[in-house]
Amino acid sequence: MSQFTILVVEDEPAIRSMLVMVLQQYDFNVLEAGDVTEAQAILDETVPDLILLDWMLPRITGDEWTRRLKSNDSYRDLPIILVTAKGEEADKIRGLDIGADDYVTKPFSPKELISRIKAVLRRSGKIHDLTQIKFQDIVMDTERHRVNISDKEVDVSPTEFKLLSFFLTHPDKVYNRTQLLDQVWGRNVYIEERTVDVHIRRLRKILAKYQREEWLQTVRGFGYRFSIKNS
Amino acid sequence: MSQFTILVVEDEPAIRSMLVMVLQQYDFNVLEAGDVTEAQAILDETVPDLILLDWMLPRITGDEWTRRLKSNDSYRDLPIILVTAKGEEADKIRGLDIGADDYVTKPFSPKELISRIKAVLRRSGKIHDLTQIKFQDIVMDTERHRVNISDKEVDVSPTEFKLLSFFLTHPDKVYNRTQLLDQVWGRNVYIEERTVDVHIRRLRKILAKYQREEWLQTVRGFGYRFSIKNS
DNA sequence: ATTTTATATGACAGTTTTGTGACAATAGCT
DNA sequence: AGCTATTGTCACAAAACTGTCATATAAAAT
Repeated sequence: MSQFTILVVEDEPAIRSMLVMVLQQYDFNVLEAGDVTEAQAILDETVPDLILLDWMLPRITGDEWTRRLKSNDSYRDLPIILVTAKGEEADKIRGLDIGADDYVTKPFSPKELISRIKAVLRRSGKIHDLTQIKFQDIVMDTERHRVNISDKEVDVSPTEFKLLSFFLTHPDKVYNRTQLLDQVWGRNVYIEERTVDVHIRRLRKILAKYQREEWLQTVRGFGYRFSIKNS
Repeated sequence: MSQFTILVVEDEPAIRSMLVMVLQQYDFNVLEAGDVTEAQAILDETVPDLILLDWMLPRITGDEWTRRLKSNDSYRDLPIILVTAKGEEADKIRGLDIGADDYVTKPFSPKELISRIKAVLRRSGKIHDLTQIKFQDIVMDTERHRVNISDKEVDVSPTEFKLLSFFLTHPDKVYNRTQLLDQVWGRNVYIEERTVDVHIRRLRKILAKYQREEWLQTVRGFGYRFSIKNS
């Protein structure tokens, strides 16, 4: 699952770190925000694959922010799961047309949380098949841990595997080095930005064997993009 | 039987632990869930070989869930055995076209339960011959605890036997050390992860005598995989 | 055309992961 | 009890992978 990034917006530190721990346990990349302002700042940087949002936040309630996000074109397709306290809130929310994609009620088990996340990701089309990632004639099977390019088995290292699967699941968009480090390596690693170049290079070398080199493009000044079309 | 995993969905703790005990007695791997939500969460994680489902569950009845599962492509072939209270329910169920593969009526003897499970597994094609596991020209006889590779008798230790039978019944997929410990050694043992390496090594040594070494593959950073090699 | 800035690339050394032999503890058997 | 096969662990070896640097190229800016 390491190709997915989740933004956790939760003001209560204890709960937040619990959430983060669970998500990391399941190999998600996690971004954290304590309030909506922080969350917005992160969104300007990196777009996650899903937001896990506490319904009760200081200053602005989760559903207000949800509404705002959902009315913004660039975030319309960003799935949001609301985290609500049990009981009375749940009922209100159920009735509200706030545009969230799902909600979980505290307390919940890690497994429940994960399965809802997977369900939402699947529903939103980010996961077609949990174990298979396809892009043109490149097929990655996360369960069997195999990469095939036009039906030929390709040998890749762990990092190359993660990087490629990230690109395949996030095609056409440009990512800068920081974003790639965050999403592929994880948020709390300190690694030289230029290291990304080297891994791009390595991936290109592999792709080149199958004449797919030009799919991994350099966007000078901005980063890299995986895409069949060239600008 | 250690190659089969059964998911038990039952809300009554006493009955559930009884079921679990019986199944473990007969060397099944058991997953437990107290309700449908938990069960769903488990399904997202691991797909069992069979579901043992209480017909009466809180919130949603077993047969409703059965219907839902059976209408989902990825679970259509997952056999389900309903556990029902005696008498009146059984008749209703018999008439219902709920898609379950069989049902047992409480109270039942362990032997009855096991034989129904075996019957369903056999019928669903998961077992051809309960005592035999075949993979290419490797044949394991679980009853006599014997292994043959291209008709030659092979001497293996108990652990090697379990490990090999696990791989033969779960080919192609990559398992990490923890998963292998869970599945082959059991869930609540505390054993060093690296011990798995050593057993892999021992198994490879045996396989090497028959030029089958390359079927047991290392997937660096992720675990091991049993698969006929393709380049 | 020259300078400046950004990216590509090869080499390499440190680190991480896996392979392997040895050994002592244990379990099973007679 | 005595014997043997098995098993978990460890220490070290081997291999694979990764991050960084230095240098080469390429693209913009002046």
